[in-house]
Amino acid sequence: MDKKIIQELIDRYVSVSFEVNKKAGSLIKCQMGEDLTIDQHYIIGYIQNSKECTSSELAEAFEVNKSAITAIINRLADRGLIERTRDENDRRVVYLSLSEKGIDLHHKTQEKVHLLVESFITQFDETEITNFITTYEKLALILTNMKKEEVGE
Amino acid sequence: MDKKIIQELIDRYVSVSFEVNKKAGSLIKCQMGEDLTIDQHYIIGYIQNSKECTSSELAEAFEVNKSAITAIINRLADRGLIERTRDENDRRVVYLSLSEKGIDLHHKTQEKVHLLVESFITQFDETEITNFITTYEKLALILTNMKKEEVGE
DNA sequence: GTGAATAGTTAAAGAGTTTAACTAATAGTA
DNA sequence: TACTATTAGTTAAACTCTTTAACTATTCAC
Repeated sequence: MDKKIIQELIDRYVSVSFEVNKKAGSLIKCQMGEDLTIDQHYIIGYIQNSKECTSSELAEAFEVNKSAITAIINRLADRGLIERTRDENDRRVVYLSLSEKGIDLHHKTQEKVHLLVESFITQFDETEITNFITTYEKLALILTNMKKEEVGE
Repeated sequence: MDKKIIQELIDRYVSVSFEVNKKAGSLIKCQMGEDLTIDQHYIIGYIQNSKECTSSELAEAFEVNKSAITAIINRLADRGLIERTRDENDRRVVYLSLSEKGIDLHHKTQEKVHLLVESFITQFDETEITNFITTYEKLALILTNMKKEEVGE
C-alpha cells in the first residue's frame, strides 16, 4: 500500500473509532439508566453466558486484574444480583452466578441494548453491514494475535 | 432484512465491538506506559488540533460534564503539560493550550499510537480496510443523528 | 511434609464520572 | 440603568473502575 494512503487510513481509523466509541457508549449508558453501568452489564452478560464462571476467568476476559473484578462483583453481590458458591473439590475456587433478580435485570438491559444496536444496524444495506462485521471480526483476531505475541516476547 | 439474520448480526456486532475495544484499549495503554492515560492522550490530541480550545468545547466533544474536564485538565496542568489563558474580551472563557512539554509528549504518544494502528491496518487488503472504515464513518454519522434526535425529544 | 503456585480478597491510591452548589462575568430587558 | 437570566468554569462529595502490593486459604509437586 502507498505510504500516503496508509497515513490517511490511520487518521481516519483513529478518529472514527474514537467517535463511535464515545457515541455508542453514551447511547448505551442512556439505555441502562440507573440500573447498571456498562461494565456491570458486560460482566453480568458474561456470567449469564458462561457455565461455572470464576473471577479469574472474568479478569482474563476483561483484561484487568483480579482485584478489579472483586470490586465489581462485590457491588453486584451487595445488591443481590450475583451469588458466590465455593467449589467443594477445590475450595480456593468461587463460582459466580446470577440470582433471579440478576437474571431479570440482565434480560431487561440486554433487550434495550439489542434494540439500540438493531436501530442502527438496520439502517445499512445487508451486504454492507455483513462485510463490515466480518472485517471487524478479522480485526479482533489480529488484535488477539498481537496481544499474544506481545506476551510471548 | 430477515429477522433471524438481523438477530445474528446484532449478536456478532455486540460481541466483536466489545472485544476490539478491550483489546485495542489494552494495546494502546501498553504503548502509553506511565506517560499518559488514554483519556489524557485524547484530550491532549484534541487541544493540539483545535485552535482556542475551551473546557466547554471538550465537554461537548467527549460527551461528559464540564466538571469531568476540569478534573482532567487540573491533573495535566499540575504536570505542566497544559496552560490556561483567560480571554481578554470575555473573562469567563479560559483557553487551553499545550506547553512545550505537552507538545513533545503528545508527539511521542501520537507516534506510538500511529505505529500501533499501522501495524494492524497494513495486515488488510487495501479495498477491504477502506470499505470498512467508510462504513465505520457512516455508523458514526448515524449515531450522531440518533443522539441529536434523542436530545430533540 | 515443606515450599511453590493458585484463587481470591483487602487496602490504599489514583483516574474519571456525576450531581449540586458555587463564583464571576456577560447578555437581555424593562 | 438596574435587575434578572444565562453562560463559563470551578469546587466538593460521592461513586465506579483500575492498579499495585500484601495478605489468607488452599492445593500441587517433589
